[in-house]
Amino acid sequence: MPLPLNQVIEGDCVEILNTLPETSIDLIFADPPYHLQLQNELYRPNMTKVDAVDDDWDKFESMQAYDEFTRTWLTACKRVLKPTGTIWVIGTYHNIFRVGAIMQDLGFWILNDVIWIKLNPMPNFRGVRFTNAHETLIWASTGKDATYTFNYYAMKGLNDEKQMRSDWWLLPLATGSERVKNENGDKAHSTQKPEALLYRVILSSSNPGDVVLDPFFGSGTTGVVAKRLHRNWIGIEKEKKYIQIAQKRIDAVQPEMFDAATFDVKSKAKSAPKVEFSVLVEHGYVQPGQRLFFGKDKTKVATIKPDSRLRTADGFEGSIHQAGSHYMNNAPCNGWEHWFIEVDGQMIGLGEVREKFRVDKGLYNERSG
Amino acid sequence: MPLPLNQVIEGDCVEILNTLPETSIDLIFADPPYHLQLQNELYRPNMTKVDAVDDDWDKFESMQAYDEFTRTWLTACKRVLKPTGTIWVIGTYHNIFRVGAIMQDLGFWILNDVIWIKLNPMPNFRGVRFTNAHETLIWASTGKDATYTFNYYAMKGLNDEKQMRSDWWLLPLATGSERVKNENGDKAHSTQKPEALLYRVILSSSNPGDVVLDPFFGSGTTGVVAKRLHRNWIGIEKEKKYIQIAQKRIDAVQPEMFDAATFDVKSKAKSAPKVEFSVLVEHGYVQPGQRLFFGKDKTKVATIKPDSRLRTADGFEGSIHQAGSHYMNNAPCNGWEHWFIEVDGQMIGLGEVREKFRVDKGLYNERSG
DNA sequence: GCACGCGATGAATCAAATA
DNA sequence: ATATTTGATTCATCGCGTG
Repeated sequence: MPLPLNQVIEGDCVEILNTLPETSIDLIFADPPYHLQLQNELYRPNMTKVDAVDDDWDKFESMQAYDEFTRTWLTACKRVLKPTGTIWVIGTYHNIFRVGAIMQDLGFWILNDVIWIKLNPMPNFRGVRFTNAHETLIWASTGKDATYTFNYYAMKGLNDEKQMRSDWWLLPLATGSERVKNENGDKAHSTQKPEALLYRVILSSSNPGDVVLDPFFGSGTTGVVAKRLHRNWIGIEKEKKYIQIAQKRIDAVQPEMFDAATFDVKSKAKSAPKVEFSVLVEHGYVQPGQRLFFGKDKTKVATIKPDSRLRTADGFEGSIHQAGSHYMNNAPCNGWEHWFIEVDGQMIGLGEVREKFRVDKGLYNERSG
Repeated sequence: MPLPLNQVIEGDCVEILNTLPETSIDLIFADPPYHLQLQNELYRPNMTKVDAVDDDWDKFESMQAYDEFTRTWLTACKRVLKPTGTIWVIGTYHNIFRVGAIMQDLGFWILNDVIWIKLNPMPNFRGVRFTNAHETLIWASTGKDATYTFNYYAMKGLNDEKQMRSDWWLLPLATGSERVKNENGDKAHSTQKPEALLYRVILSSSNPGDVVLDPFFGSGTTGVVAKRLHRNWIGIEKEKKYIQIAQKRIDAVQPEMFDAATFDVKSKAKSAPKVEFSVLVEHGYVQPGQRLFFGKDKTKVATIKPDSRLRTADGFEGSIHQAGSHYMNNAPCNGWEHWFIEVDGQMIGLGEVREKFRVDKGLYNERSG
């Protein structure tokens, strides 16, 4: 059977994959169900309801069933991959550890795990965990000594002529005009991926004319970007409604038209790190419980809390600037200039401590600017 | 056996862990080996040691052995953890997927995966992959519905009054003066973790006086930071040379004096005196029969009953929280923030009314602390 | 036309203390 | 262990309506 290029195939991904010739695909991008296991409804503090992922395709009877599902589709993927091919799989902590372990068990050789860091993630409304602000991608070759495609210079070019790193800061989530909507304005697919993400994936690990396959095609972002980058693509999708959406998006692509915004990727490491007071606390340059003096006369004091806030003698708590302002009848105050620590009888300003930190850590040397 | 607090115990972590009393530890930080050459450190599930192995293991066998090792020490950790305890494990793509999957298999409930992003990672010299610029930490509770410690407010303080996210930019690696060196200038331990990393781990998920255990103590960063933050600590380490290094580092720590108010990071600065809704009714700040609006849109209303319960338009009766919850499909609801009274055309929240009551009655003046 | 304010929303395993 | 009570909690961005 010849490869059914540049089309969406309707059906179960394992069944379809097994009809394709083996060792025929150059690159696979897979965005499988994450098996989120959400318990209850969640409301924002402003009482609006969170539109969570509750689709049937994300429900599994057990973790074991999810493992079995994962092993099956990864095995089918491995069969169709060329020996020189690679595979990307994206997930979150709900599923990515199982996916990664099974990939290793199947003989895939992990080349990188890449962190997609989100600029505007949904906050943790209840304040009970850290804001879940990233997703993880695993990039793997077909085996330990397999050769593979990695467009090093292209990636370097995307990153201001420095090596592309494993932490990817992408422009905002797939929202706004990029997000495909239904006629009633709802999102058409609950987990649409941003084109900028697929852009890096496809550009880094395939060449023009290669065949890119996506076994969980969904709203078709993989096809959109593949077409734009002059790759062939194959999408597999179970649900008709998604296929229609994807086909419409892909048909609208004019490959010669490039959208500059898509290429605009930020590297966080570019800008020199700003040293906050909390950094000095975390690194032990000042200590929780230590006394600070406001001015050198020692009449006004505060202690450093573990969270880097100051606690004044009269019980006020806040940042070094707020606490200083508190002692100045709420006049604006630069805490770096007005708070002092005492070392061997000497009064040393916080600004001086920060300066020592910068020198010690070589923050001046490494930065070209 | 009483807990051997604030000391390094020499020996194999599984053997030592199994001598400690069960459910006695509040927090575990584990930095396990992630190289797979573990021939001399491997254990079977029955805790027997694996004999020395041939040096030509195939991949499957060594991965299997690593899994067994991982399952064994994680099981020993779970036994000693209090039900309210949590565990952090750090790793890279070589091992973290196996670690995470096994943690889930053992019943740990993952709360977050946290990405430690390095500002000065080692480049990929050959240009064949993305620069590996991060490590992954998994934070998990003992089970799905376990309660646990998370010092939300403290983390918010460390992050410029915004929620702490799952991507941690720590400045910079353990280099310079922090890095422990041998007399010949070599680094004393190959995987020394920065104190700033442990600072966030320990501060976020434990309280002063808690017991923090590190089964792979190494150069003792966990002990250094735990001591600084007035936590008790237990280190387990196999190699004498590391124990000496660690002990020396920890002995050099002079923690500031413990002051309960300073080290209390759980509650917000000003603990406002508690005023129940019934008090407002009794004092006439709101009146029986008065209409309340749920949100500002005036579509959902209730009236105040003489017993300070609310009666909604559809006949439900209960506290301000229950009545709010009733209008939100039984989702949790803080009535103080969501119910409003109308005064001269202005919508005023109940929380604001309560605040006025507190000020009027001078409830803040009486507080000393 | 442009500035500004307001509302909506994103793969989310989202409460804790007391009786 | 289970039921009840109390009350803690949001960030960045986009689109749209208004002045």
